[in-house]
Amino acid sequence: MAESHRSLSLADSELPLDFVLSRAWARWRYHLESALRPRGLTYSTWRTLAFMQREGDGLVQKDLARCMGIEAPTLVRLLDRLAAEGFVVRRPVPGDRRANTVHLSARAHEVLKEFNEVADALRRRLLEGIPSGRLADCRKALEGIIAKADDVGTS
Amino acid sequence: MAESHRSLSLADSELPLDFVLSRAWARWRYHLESALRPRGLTYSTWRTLAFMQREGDGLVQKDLARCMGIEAPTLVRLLDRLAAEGFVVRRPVPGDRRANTVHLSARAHEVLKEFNEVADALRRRLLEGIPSGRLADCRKALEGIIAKADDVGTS
DNA sequence: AGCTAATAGTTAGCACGCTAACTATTAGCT
DNA sequence: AGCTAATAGTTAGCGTGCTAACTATTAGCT
Repeated sequence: MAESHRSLSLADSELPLDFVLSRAWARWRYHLESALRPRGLTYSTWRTLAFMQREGDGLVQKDLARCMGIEAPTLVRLLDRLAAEGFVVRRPVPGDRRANTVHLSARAHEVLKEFNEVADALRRRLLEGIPSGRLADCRKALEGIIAKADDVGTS
Repeated sequence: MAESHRSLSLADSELPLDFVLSRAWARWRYHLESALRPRGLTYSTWRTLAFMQREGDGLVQKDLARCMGIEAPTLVRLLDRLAAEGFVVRRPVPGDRRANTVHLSARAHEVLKEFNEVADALRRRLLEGIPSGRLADCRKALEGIIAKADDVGTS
């Protein structure tokens, strides 16, 4: 894995915010992927499990996709992989033969418990030294961006 | 293109910062891609042109990849596409027969000039209403994250 | 000079985001 | 009841990120 991306001649402070945002996320994700790889997961599959855990068992695929902010076909493939590895089970919905609910296996709960700590440690490491007020502002700014970006037809 | 990703039952403020960061960037990128598609570009190809413009003509591929924060093979394919569309030319380096310098075509300069305004308008729209102090803090926090994430062997 | 290391670029292959288009089922309207 | 529209999930295919492994060239050491 590549480790040397110090920014060359480019002065970061000159970059537009979207470029900074993009890079910050890319780097963060890189570290997550590095830590997940030995465990046989990727960031996206782990994130899927994490959302399933957050939202509680028995979500329908459509709702899971929605709260993850991804499209249904993207989720299908993630679940295919997770099911093949025994992390997830799809179960038919009694009232509606089109829909599936998705469920975490015991193994998934174990992996989640273990890796959530790793993810937390990474958070602490990457955010270390940033004043908490600045961090709060950052979060609020990002949430503002998300809110604005989600306003589309509503304008 | 999907437009409805309001966050369902999920309270954004409960999400860890990495998830918020990821979502903010995904949404921003989504709008960029939407605006670029009719012009025959993607975010990544546009970004490549933008970095070439920023850094000045005649960069070697290796340096371009580095300042963009991507791996060399990723850049190769982007340049292949951009060259096929006539946005970019690879030119051999006199002293070193392994290396290429990359150069923007006149057409690329036009497209850049045009689209940079679109990207700017999008920035204004997505950041509208966010206090400038908060925005500055956000940028600083993100730069801090990047700096920490780039410190690896240096720990 | 000549052998070894390192370097620039590339190819191959995987994962994941998207859209478009499809199947199967359900809801709604008359 | 029966036809139409909407919905849940899927498949197919493209673009972009990565790593691993390859070629060709250059640099370095003796």
